[in-house]
Amino acid sequence: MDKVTVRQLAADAEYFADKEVTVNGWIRNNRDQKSFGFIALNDGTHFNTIQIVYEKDFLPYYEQVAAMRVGSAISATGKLVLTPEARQPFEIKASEVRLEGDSPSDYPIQPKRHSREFLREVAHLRPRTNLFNAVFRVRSLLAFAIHKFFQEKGFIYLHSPIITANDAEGAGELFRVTTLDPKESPLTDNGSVDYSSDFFGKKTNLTVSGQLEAEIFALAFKDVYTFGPTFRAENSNTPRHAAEFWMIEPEIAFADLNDNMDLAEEMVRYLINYLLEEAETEMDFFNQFVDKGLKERLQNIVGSEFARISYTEAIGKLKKAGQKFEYPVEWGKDLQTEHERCLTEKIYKKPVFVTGYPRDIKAFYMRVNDDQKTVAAMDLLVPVVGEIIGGSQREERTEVLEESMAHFNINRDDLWWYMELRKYGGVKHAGFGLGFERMLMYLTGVGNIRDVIPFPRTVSSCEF
RNA sequence: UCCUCAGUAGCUCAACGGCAGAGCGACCGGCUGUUAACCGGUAGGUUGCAGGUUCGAAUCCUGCCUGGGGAGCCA
Repeated sequence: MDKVTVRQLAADAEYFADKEVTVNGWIRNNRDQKSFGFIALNDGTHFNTIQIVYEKDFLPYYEQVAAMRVGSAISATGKLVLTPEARQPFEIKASEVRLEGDSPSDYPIQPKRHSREFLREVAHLRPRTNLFNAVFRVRSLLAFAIHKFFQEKGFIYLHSPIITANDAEGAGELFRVTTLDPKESPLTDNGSVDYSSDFFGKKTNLTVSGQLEAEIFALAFKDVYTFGPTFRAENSNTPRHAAEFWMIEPEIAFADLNDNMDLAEEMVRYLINYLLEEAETEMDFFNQFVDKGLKERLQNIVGSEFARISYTEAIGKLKKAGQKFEYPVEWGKDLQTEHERCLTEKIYKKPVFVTGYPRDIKAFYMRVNDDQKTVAAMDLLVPVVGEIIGGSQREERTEVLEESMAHFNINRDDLWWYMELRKYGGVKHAGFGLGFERMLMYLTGVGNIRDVIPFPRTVSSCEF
């Protein structure tokens, strides 16, 4: 009696046909009748459950099996029978069913529909549901696909630091990292906290981006990427924001904004293809129960070029769109969510790169265009989710960078090493940040970031 | 942080100033192939918390807490 997984059985049912096998898993549903019953068992290795058929004539302890409850862990042994005419391709005729771990009748995950909100409160049990089984398997596959994509292209994977002392980037509110006692922190003469006696001898925080470090490596390895956790202490209360999320940040040297967009587009297309191939069962499930048009939309994307327009063009198109906006469309102001949705969902109906934003609404490190008013920035906007990628060509000209830093009130002494990158063999380079969870939302159709993170951390919420 | 909606049985909701209900789930029973089965029955409640108005509050008012959605910030 070989221990097998449902994944193994699904991969080669013919081979296992009529052989005795043992599977271990958790009961999703148990229906008994007078002299036989059916257990739907999920062993975690496959989205689908396997049906265990048990009969009174073969099991002296039939009533005990019939009484096994949803959520219980069991071990079932029996002959694998191919059932091509039934809804499931095969099932197990049980010769033995052993209870490994009981589950009382107050088990919260019952065979019925549950709301996402409720399941968030039982995040320790929700991985045992169809939706979260699919989401987290796809999450794992997507992470792998990202590494595969970049590794195949020869990119170096950089572990950028999680704890950092630079807060010069202005990408958001920071989580402080300290070993000082909050009640008895040492103070300086002017009454502020004296960080020189803190663990690192200076003020430190959790990273909001690995970009600046990625630039260092890009100017040594040419093509690099980071993929790690990122922390923002923003008081954001939306379905698209979390305090802890994962980000992918490629950085490429000897490259400009167009190379950057080419890379982003190739990557998105690669990831979609990968999931459509490697997670067919899960993608079908999302398409059927989460977002009806998902697969068609993704397949369209694979087959068509992304739109690429300048910010200035976008403003023009929006003005001519004939749609009433709550916030007026005006050159110089950032695009509002409603504007982005109009572009992706109404005008283009596909992902759109918007480039050349006004300098004042973007970051200091972005390369200033010849018009002096705009920078070589690019955002990739997708329907529903909105911005999933933000990137730019970096300012490689020392004088211009210094001027920008002054303009944005950034202390260049803190970023002395960043300046030296320009001084020693500086070259044009570019990169972008991809929100891993936002990509996951886009690819699964799941509308809330809290449902694609195993244990989400959001404002006033850090359970599990 | 702002705006908005909601909180009633394990879950999803109804009752909207006058006896707290349904569906699903659970439990018990029935059913010879079920597919989140089907049929019959049983149990299950401090109506988020604190105060107020009223003869009477799940229902109206105030505050707080929690959750959803929208906006901003962004990925």
